[in-house]
Amino acid sequence: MSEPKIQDVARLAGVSPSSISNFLNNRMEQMRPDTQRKIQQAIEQLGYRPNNAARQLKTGVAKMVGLLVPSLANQFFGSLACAVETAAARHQCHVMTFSTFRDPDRERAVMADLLAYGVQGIITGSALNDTDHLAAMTSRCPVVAFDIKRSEDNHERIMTISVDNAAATAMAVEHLVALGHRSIALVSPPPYTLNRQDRLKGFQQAIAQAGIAGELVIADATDTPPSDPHGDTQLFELGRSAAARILAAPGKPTAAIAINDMMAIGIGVGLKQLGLRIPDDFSLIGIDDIFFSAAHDPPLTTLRQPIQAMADAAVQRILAPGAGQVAELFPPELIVRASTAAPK
Amino acid sequence: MSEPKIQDVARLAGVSPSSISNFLNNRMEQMRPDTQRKIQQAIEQLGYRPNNAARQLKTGVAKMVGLLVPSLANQFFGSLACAVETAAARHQCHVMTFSTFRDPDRERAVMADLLAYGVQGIITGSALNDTDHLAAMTSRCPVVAFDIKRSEDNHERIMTISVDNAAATAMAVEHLVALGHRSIALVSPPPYTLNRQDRLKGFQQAIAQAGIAGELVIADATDTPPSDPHGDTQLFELGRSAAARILAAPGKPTAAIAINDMMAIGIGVGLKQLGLRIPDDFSLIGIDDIFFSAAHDPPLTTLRQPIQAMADAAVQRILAPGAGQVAELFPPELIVRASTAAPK
DNA sequence: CTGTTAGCGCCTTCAA
DNA sequence: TTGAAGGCGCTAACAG
Repeated sequence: MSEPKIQDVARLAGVSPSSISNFLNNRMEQMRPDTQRKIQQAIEQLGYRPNNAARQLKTGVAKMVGLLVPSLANQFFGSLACAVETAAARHQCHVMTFSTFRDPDRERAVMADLLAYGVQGIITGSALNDTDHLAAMTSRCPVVAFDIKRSEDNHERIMTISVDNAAATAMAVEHLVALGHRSIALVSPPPYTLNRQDRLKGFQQAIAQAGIAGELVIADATDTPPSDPHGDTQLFELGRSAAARILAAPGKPTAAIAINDMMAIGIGVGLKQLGLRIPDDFSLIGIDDIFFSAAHDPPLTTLRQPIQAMADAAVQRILAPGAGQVAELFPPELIVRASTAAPK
Repeated sequence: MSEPKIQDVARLAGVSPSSISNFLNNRMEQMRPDTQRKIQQAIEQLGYRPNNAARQLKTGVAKMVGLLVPSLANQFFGSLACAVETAAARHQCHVMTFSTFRDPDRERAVMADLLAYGVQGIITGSALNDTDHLAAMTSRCPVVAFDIKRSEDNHERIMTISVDNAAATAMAVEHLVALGHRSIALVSPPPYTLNRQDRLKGFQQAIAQAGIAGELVIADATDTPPSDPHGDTQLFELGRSAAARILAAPGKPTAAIAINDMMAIGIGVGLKQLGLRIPDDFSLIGIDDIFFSAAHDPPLTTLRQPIQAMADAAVQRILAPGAGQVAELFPPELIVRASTAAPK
C-alpha cells in the first residue's frame, strides 16, 4: 500500500534524488538523455507519483483553486464547475469545489478549509449579500466573485465577473420588439440584488427606447413548497404561479422576459396549464441558457451567458493576477429557439 | 499574505507548540482549562489555520476522497457530486471531483492525480467498460464504482453500488399494467452495459409475468448532433428521434419505459411533435428522477434512484472498509407524476 | 551534469 | 502538564 518515494526511484535509476526532482519539474537540460531515460523507466516500473502534500509543503503553493457554488445539484452551477475545471486544467491546476447551500456559516467554514489547503485563490458563484466577509478573504488570497456587482460596499480587492445584465434584458426586449410585440412583461423575484436591478434597468431603458409598454411582475409567492431545496426549484414554482398575474397585468403583455431560464420554464408550464400555447399565444424568453432550455418543449429562446469564457477569465485573474481587469462584464448571446414568435 | 503557523500561536499563547497540536487534535485532557482558553484566544487572534499539507505529510493521510464523474454539467452527476459531498462531510472529509468526459486517458490521468493527493479512496460514477484499470487501482486505495455491475471480468476488490436495475423496469411495468396497459415498449440505446442488460431483463420478466406484450425499441441513430457534448444530450435526441418507431412497433404500445429520464423527456417531445398528448394518448415513464423530471411538462413519472443513500454507502465503504457489503443494490422508488395514465 | 543538504509546518513520542 | 527533537517526501540551492 505504501507508495514509492523519490528515493526509491533514485536508487532504482542509479542517480540522485535531485535528478529525479529535476526530471519531474521538466528541467531536462540538466541531465543527459540516457539519465532521462533511466529515470523515466524507473518511474514507470515503480508506478511512482510525486506526493503533492510534500511538494506543496516545500514550495508553499498548491496548484489548486477553490470554487464555491450554492449547490452542484443546480444545473447552472454544475456547468460552471465544469467550465472552471476546464479553465484551470489549461494551467495545470486542479479545482476543489464546495457547495455552500447558501448558508453563511458554511460559506465561511469552507473558505477556511480552502485556505488550509493552500489554494491559490477562490472563485465564488455563491456570494452572499454580506460581501464584507468576502472582502476580508482578499488579504489571504485572490478572490473572484461571479455575478455580484462591485459597489461602494464591497472592497476594491474583490475581482468580479458577470454577464452584462442590462444588455441581456435589453437584447431580449429588442428581439421581442423586432418580432412585433408592443407590450412586454419582465418577471422577476424581488430585485434585491444589484444584478437583478441591472436586468430591470436594462429592461426599462429598452422599453423606453422602443416606446412600448413594459410591465414588471414581481413573483414572490408560491403555493407549493420547493421539491429540491438546493436546486433552485423555487424559481420554477415562482414562475409557474406567476403565470396568471402576467396575463392579467395592466398592459396585456403578449410576451414575457424571465429573470432566468428556470423561471421561464416555470412560467411556460403555468401558461400552458392556463390553456395558452407557446409561442402561438404568448412568447417567452429566458436568461442563462441552461442545459434544459434546449431540451424543453418548446425549446426556449434565451440569452446565453458565456460560461466558459467567464470561467477562463476567473481562473486567469487568480493565476495571473494583474493580467486582467478587476471587474469585467461579458456580453450575453441571443439564442433564438422556439418559444418566441410574432404576436397574434 | 503569509499564514500564521503553529509556532506563532504557541508564542502568543505562551505555551509550547505541542500543546497547540494537542489542542487542535482535541486532546483537551492534556492541558489545563486556562491553557486551553489562552490557546483558543491566540488562534482566533491570529486567524490561525493548520496547514493541511504539513499535517498530511506528517500523518500520511488526507481527509479526502476522490470522485470521478463524466461531467458535472450532466445534471445527474451534479446531484451525485452534491450527495457525495454531503456524505463525506459527515465524516469530516472533503471531496475532490474530476470530470472525465468519458475519456479513458483522462480517467487514468485524474486517478493518478487523486492518488498524488493522497485521497483515502476513489468513488467513480464514470466507470469505463475497461474495468481492468479500475481493478489495478484497488491495490493503491479502496475503489467504489457506481453503476457498474460486478462480473467475472472485474476484480473482487472493486466495490460496487447500483440501483436495482431489474427492479426498476419491473416496477415500471407493474405500474403501467396496474393502469391497464397491455402493450409496453422499453426504449434503450444498445444495451452494451450490464446495467442496461439488467433493465432489459427486469422488463422482460415482468412482461412475461403479466402476460402482456413487450416491445424492445433500440434507439441508436439520431439526426441532430448533440448540443452539449458532455451533458448527455445524446439520450434526449435519441429519445426524440425514436418516437415514431415506438408508435410503429409491432405490438402497438400504449406506453413506453425509457432507459432513463433524459431519454424519456426526449421521447415525450418527439411524441408531442407527432401530435400525441401525454398522458392522454400515450404514457411515459423514466428512470433516475433527475431534477427536471418534476419541472417538465407534464411532470414525469419515474423510478427514483436513492442518490443520497447510495452516496452515503459509497463514502462508508471508503472510510470504514469492511463495514459493508462489497456489492450493494439499492431499491428504486416509484414516483408517480403526470406522464402516466390509463390507456384510451 | 550530478550528489549533498537543509528545511517547508506539523505531529508525536519521549523526557522533564 | 509541557518542552525538545526528529522526520514525513520533496525542492532548490550549492558544492563537486
